[in-house]
Amino acid sequence: MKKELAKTYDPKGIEGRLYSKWEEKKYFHAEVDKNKTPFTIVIPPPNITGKLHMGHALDNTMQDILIRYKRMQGYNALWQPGTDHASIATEVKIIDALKAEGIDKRDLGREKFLERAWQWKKEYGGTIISQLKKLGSSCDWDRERFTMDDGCNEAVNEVFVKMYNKGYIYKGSRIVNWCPICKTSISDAEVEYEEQAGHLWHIKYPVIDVDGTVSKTEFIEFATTRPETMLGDTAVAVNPDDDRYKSFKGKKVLLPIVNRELPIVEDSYVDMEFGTGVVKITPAHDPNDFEVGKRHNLEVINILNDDATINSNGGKFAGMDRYAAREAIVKELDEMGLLVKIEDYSHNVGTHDRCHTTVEPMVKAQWFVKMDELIKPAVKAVKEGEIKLIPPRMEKTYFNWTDNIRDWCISRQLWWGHRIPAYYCDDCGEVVVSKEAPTVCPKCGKNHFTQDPDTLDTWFSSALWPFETLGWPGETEDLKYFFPTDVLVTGYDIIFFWVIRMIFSSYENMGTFPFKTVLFHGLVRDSQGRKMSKSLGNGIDPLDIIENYGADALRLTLITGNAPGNDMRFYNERVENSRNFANKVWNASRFIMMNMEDGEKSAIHQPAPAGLEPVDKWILSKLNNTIKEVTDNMDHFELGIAVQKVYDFIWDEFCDWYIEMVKPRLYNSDNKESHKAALWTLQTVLINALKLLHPYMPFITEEIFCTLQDEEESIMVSDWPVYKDEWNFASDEKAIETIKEAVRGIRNVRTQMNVAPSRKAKVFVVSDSDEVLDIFSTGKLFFESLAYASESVCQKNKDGIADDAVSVVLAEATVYIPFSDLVDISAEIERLTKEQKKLEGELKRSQNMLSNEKFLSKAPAEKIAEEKEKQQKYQQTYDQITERLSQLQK
RNA sequence: GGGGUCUUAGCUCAGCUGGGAGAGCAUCUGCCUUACAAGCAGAGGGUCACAGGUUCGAGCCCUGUAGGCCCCACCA
Repeated sequence: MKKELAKTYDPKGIEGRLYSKWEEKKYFHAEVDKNKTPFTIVIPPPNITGKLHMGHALDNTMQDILIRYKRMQGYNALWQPGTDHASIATEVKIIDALKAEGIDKRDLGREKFLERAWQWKKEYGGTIISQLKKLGSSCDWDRERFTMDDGCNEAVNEVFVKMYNKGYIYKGSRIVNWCPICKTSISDAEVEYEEQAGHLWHIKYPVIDVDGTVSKTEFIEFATTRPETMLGDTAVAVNPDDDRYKSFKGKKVLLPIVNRELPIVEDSYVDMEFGTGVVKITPAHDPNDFEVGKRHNLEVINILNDDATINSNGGKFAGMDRYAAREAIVKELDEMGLLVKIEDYSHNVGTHDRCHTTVEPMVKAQWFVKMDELIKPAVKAVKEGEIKLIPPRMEKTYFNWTDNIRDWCISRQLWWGHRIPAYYCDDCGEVVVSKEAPTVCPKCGKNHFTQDPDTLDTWFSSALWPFETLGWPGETEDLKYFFPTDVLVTGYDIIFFWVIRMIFSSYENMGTFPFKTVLFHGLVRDSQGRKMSKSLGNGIDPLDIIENYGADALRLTLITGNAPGNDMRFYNERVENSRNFANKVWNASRFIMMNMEDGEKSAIHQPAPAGLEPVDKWILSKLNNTIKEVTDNMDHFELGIAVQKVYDFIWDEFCDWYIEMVKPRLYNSDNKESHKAALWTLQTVLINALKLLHPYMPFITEEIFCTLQDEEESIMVSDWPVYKDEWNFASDEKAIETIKEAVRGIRNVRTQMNVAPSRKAKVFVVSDSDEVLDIFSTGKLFFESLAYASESVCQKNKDGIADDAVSVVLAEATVYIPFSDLVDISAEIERLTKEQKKLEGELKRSQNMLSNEKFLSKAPAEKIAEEKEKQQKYQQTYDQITERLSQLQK
């Protein structure tokens, strides 16, 4: 039966079937094999709450390209998949679901809540995985992990206990960012600053004289953006160098409403230039004030509950929301005559990156990771190139963070997550940190303990991802073999959250780097360059694109023209172009198969037939160079450049030229040798091109590959093409390029002269070189099939050519097309003069260079040779045009 | 305040270690040529933001200027 493909490419009918086949055949699965070199990528684990978005699509397309490429190259390629528990994001989802049922989290209790959460994970956690499969991701699903599975849990406990014992993890009362909606502390990295229009309230506090009387005339004035925090004021501060306030030294002020006496302290933190040069100090609710408070031994008065309502320290304002209290306090100060003025003021406000609630700095007992020592090897690794960041400019962002690193707040007041392995003795309060719950208190000998209720920051477990997924803390064979991993592919937006933390965690726990290279990509934006977001409603769903255009088209769109670390815009016209390319590949393949005999298998496993013609050698040589360049680009992670070369090779060279050039040989089976050689070359080039394309467009290449070979064997486990010396046909390549140039010239002239394609014409090629004439006589056929020639004649002189024939002037030869009835000699002269002028410019540039002593003495020899060759070609063409012009002008 | 980055054809972007400016889309012209009209052939369109500098040679390296974007810090 003749192999057949449908007339247009229909991805829907193919993708699901092929993916199932790959999974059944276990092509994605990797096992330890000492005879092969491993190549490992760990997936950035998507949140179980997640739905595939364009960022995932790009991230995973890049990983899949690298993995498929290396797998074909014979590496033992492992793409380790899994998902992240995403503590806050998931907990919020569960809480919302409960709320819909009228259930409050706290009423349900921790245990029941966690049951619900696991149930939810079971039900919806797999969504993102099935979506990744639609994209074609060749992850080893047998190894799928979850950041809260038993193994990861063990890893987290191991690290926590170890780092606690080394003093790297500690518990302390410090000022942290508090989210009043999520009711948990968050790390600095999770705070997003937003510019908000607010006010600057100018307030004055009465001064208390040394004798203790409250002055009626003397006030100290300052400005604040958060007047309600006055309830927690424990001082006002001025700069020690500020002469304006010298007389206030040693005095106090009376905090209105609260009636607390506050010292006036001197601290260089105060900027004399800003406002009145006075700052109210609220150590419990401002990070800077907290530091000032420490320096001056000030009392820390927390005035807020966890939901940001005022607590009992706020006296009559207790129970009010922070903003309601703000209004009430301002009103009361105004009534007391202590409100000086209100100014509009726009400033940056810290918000929680998950819920965008304004965070409230609060002093809380939390767990921290001490960073100063831990970060050192992570800095060194990048500085010394042990870990390479692509693009290299990301190093600056990296160091910007490491150089200003602060301790990492890792405890969260959430239930969904890794519970902190710290236990408090109910009797004496002793803290015991251990993997297992302790039975006897080492201090008092009693045996009742309560575990710390808090859980760990999600990123604490994902920081261990590259090694915990391979079996750590077990000393597994997988770990020894696949770790350290090779490449991490991720967006630059999580360099602080994740990349840095993985690096220092790996040095600390594994004693080595987690990956050799980090390949960063940018954000996928909408057609107007805006970030895709739910609130804007401008998100494009990758699954819709797959549905309408196919996964291959989506992948190609995401990777073409995309440079590492750069953002990109996504719009349908680009996808359409990708889809069109898929169709092009499809139809070229269909054409080749139509020309194969019934039941004939692809001949590529057979040696090259004897009858290879110059054009066959030309395309093989082109293919050979493409293989070399594409491989080199991919080795340097230049995926966008690599795929562009494959695209150009397939569309421009193979389809538009080679296929057109061999058609006559295919249609004419008289010359069996020639026919055979053409078909062999078509198949060979196609198969190799498909292989080059496979990492980018896995589905279509697989379908064609299998149909063409009439085999089940997959392209994804075939060998990556390598450069072959026997396909290096430099002279044939050059010859065909000359013919192409002539064909293009003829087409060009004909279009310019408005000659209908139906009107064929005789073509004369004139050259005084036998060699050149030889080239053109072997290419005679091409003038007929590609350049509308009725016949072509190669000769040394101009015998039989009308004087007014149209001419196409090349360096090696001149092509004449006699259209005596059409030719307007003056127009012809004009056309040639224009060309001549263009050449003059080139010639001049070339001659200037070659007559420049400094160029000749300093430029590399090959550049000089190259330039000389160019100059010679220009000169030849120029001379021929000059000659032709003089004939015409006679 | 510190750092990064961008400014290349009408639009969106490539341009890898400095050596004759590219792609896709859009525009114009001609073609339903038996793989593909989701196609074929041809054309037009760029002082590579601006000003200096290094170099035999700069879109690419250095300095400055203008404008855009991003990250970090967070002066109440």
